[in-house]
Amino acid sequence: MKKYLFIYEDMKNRILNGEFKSGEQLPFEKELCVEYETSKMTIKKAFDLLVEDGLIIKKRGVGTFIKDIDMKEIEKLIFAKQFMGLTTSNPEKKVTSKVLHFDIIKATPLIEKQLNIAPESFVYDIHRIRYADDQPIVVEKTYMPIDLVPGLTEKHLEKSLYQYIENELECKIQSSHRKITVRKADDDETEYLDLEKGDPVAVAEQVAYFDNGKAFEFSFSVHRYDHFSAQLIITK
Amino acid sequence: MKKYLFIYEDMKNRILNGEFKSGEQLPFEKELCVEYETSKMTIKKAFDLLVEDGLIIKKRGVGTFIKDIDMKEIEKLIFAKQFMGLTTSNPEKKVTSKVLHFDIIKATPLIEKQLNIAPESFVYDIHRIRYADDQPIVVEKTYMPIDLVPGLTEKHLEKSLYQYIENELECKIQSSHRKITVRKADDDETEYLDLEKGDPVAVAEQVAYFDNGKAFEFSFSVHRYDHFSAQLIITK
DNA sequence: AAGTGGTCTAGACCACATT
DNA sequence: ATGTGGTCTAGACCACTTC
Repeated sequence: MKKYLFIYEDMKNRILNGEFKSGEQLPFEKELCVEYETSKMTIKKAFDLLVEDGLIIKKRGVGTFIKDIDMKEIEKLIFAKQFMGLTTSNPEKKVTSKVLHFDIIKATPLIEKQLNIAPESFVYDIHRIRYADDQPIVVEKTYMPIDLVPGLTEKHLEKSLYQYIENELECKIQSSHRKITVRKADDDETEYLDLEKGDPVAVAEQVAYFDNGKAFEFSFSVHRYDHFSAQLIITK
Repeated sequence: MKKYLFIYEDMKNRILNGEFKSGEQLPFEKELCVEYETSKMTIKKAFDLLVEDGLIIKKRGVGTFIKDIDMKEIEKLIFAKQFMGLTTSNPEKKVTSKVLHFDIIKATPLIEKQLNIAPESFVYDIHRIRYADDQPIVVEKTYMPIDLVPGLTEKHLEKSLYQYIENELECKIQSSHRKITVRKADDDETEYLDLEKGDPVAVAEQVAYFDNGKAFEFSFSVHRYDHFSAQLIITK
């Protein structure tokens, strides 16, 4: 285990368990160097992660303090941060999929641009409805270059696409770029998501990247408005 | 100027100016140590910022590469990242506000909880419509403890709240926690935002913090659905 | 003046990928 | 075996706040 991650996890637990309370001052970095038998840089690295989580505040020339916030809220945020796929946003529910179609097509100009591939390359064209506890939550359109995700079958789509990619293909997903917008559901979406005409939907447009920098997925996820929320912490 | 920030800005410009192209390999960290006359840690720190921006990809044991993406898209994202207030999401438009009401009330239990203040503390209760080029874009309800933001008047609200806080009060905003949801507009919102009955809105619920860790603002921003988008880069 | 966190160094060793 | 980026150190100096 990396030292700075150990210190990060340890301090996080100490804070969440109430050893340090809201608004309280933490021991100085120098003291913690002794306690954890490490150097200043390593403590700093661990603490910077806690700042990103929104747990603590650092003030140069003064010290480090627990953020003045309800710890239960923070726990939720930290939990939510760990996941990338939309599958996982309802962790305790049973997630299933229904494949509407699964074809190979030539990339349209938009798909070409988003995936940065040659004109008219072949891509998977996937259209799925995803259910949580048998209730429709999201309709997804996904496009992926066939050569980056070989061997894909309808069976994989009924479970988790990301699981196939990470476990069976052993590809590493490094990042994704997401844009969230809002509009009215079209007729198909209204039917698939069991909505009323004119009901709102949240649309997440996403391009996801492997750790070699290649874009492997371009997707639109159309969410039922009553089952969508996105949380983010913005740090200056 | 801090060295790692200089290197970060310099490399960013070199990339955006096309000195290095999509998918291309960057010089090794070791080489750049010589070029910038610095140590490995400093180069690493600068490069980590570029990774966060979604500009480059690092592969241990291999090297560092420009992300396979359209640079114009990236430029937009980097630009968008710099702002916190919702005022600034339409940078080139004329932003104005109409104050619907501006009172001081006792905090409700929800406000107490979000701002982490004593029961029945006094808070500003602000309700504004914000316009971009005279078109209504967002209705905002804002609650702020009166003692954290003293001297606020209706004039400040017609311009930018954040500007008053940062420039006149000289308080530093460190972070904000945001949650985005979607629903149908209620009757008031329909009127204020010039919508049709049942039209969707995007709601951003936000708690913002000063650099001393205190929550100074709890707000709901209700956006017209056709003028809302949120962009984010998620990194593993 | 004293003490905090922030930056930076020069170099050691580790984990990982390629040859 | 070689070379990459990742972690870690021990200590220097800087920027900032408080006394």
